Amino acid sequence: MESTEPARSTAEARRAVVIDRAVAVFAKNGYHATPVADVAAAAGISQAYVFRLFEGKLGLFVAALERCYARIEDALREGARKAGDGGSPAEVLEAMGDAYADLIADRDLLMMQVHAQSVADVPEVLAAMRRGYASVVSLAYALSGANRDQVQHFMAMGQLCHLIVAMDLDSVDETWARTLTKGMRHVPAPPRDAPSA
Amino acid sequence: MESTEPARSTAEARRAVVIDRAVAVFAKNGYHATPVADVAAAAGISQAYVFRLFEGKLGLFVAALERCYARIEDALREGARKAGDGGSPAEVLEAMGDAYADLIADRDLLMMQVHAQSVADVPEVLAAMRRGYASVVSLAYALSGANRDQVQHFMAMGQLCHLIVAMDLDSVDETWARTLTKGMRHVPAPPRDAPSA
DNA sequence: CATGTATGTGAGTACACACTCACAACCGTT
DNA sequence: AACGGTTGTGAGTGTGTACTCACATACATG
Repeated sequence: MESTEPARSTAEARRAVVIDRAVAVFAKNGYHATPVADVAAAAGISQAYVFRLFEGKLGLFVAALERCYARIEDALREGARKAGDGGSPAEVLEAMGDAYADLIADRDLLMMQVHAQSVADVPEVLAAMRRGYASVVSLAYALSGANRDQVQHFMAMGQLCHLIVAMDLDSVDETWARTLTKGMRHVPAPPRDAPSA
Repeated sequence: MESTEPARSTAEARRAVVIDRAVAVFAKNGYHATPVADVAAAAGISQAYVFRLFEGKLGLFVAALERCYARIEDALREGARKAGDGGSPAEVLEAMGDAYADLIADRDLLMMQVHAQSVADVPEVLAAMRRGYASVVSLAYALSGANRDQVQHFMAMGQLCHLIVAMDLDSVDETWARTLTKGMRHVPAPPRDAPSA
């Protein structure tokens, strides 16, 4: 029988799982507030090895951020695919928005972007963000055929979504909060009872 | 003649200048990446005294954040006042947006909000943010008479503006960047020649 | 002038964290 | 079996920083 846990792994495979865990851990506390030891623990390896696998804490964060954009791009493509070729640009964008909403249900991908914005003065982070948003905006154009105003509105709603989730406005039952959340399909959150894996 | 610098000040007055400097310093590097020593130095007092004036680094940050919202509220009121009572809701909102754009020309107030979003999991920060946004949204309603969709769109554009400034998209001459920045009056920057006070 | 109160600081403490390095365990090849 | 390359770690090191405290300096009042 094959062992439940392979004692050894390739560096590439290890990097992949570390990045996955890094997304979750960085999303929770942000860049400066999360020690790499936390990521290492979440990945089940030593801090020392994390530093061998990545170029410092910054390299790890950038890798995690890039993973986020890759996942977002996949979701947008999938959303557009579901909408089919017959839909109007607005309909395709709507479907892509829904796909995005589903993707960020766990908050991790969304919070990574919020945290990245806060560290955007670091050149490597800024570059990764620009690459990511460039891809997302290009996808929005290419898959939906929408015009500039529509794509801009699409992105603006995404940003509003970030604010809503960061401030957890769903749990605020006041007029101002309802104004911001109106019509937004972020964080479904209904039947969540088994938090651990 | 009165001395150029009063050797002594009241705690209240000192707090005011420290908060002012704290906005600038926190805006530059964010919460976790700025030592209180930097704020103390910017304010010209010792770290020890900062800790006597505020409830820890967190209290200082929250005070700075509240100052931001207060300044934003003032700007919105001023913008609405300039628009006059005769304007349509959309026109008043437009004027308020312009006033906001002027206010955040120096990036500090805007970046403080970006950084706050990244630390929104701290209860005190979250509470301050909710108070701030509650006031801003309420003001948008009350001063413009706009409806829910209009106010939501107003706020969404504000969030998009944050992204644009954080990523410095004005200096990116590509289609995707132009899509996001279209029609946004953030960071005017043209005829500004006397930056210092 | 003595005394009290508010303003202010120098010097320290405790600790967290990014990063390193010598070394160990494993595996494929000859 | 011996060798070399890759995967992996324990145990540090240096530094940065939040927070404290005993103490100093100014001002007001009897």
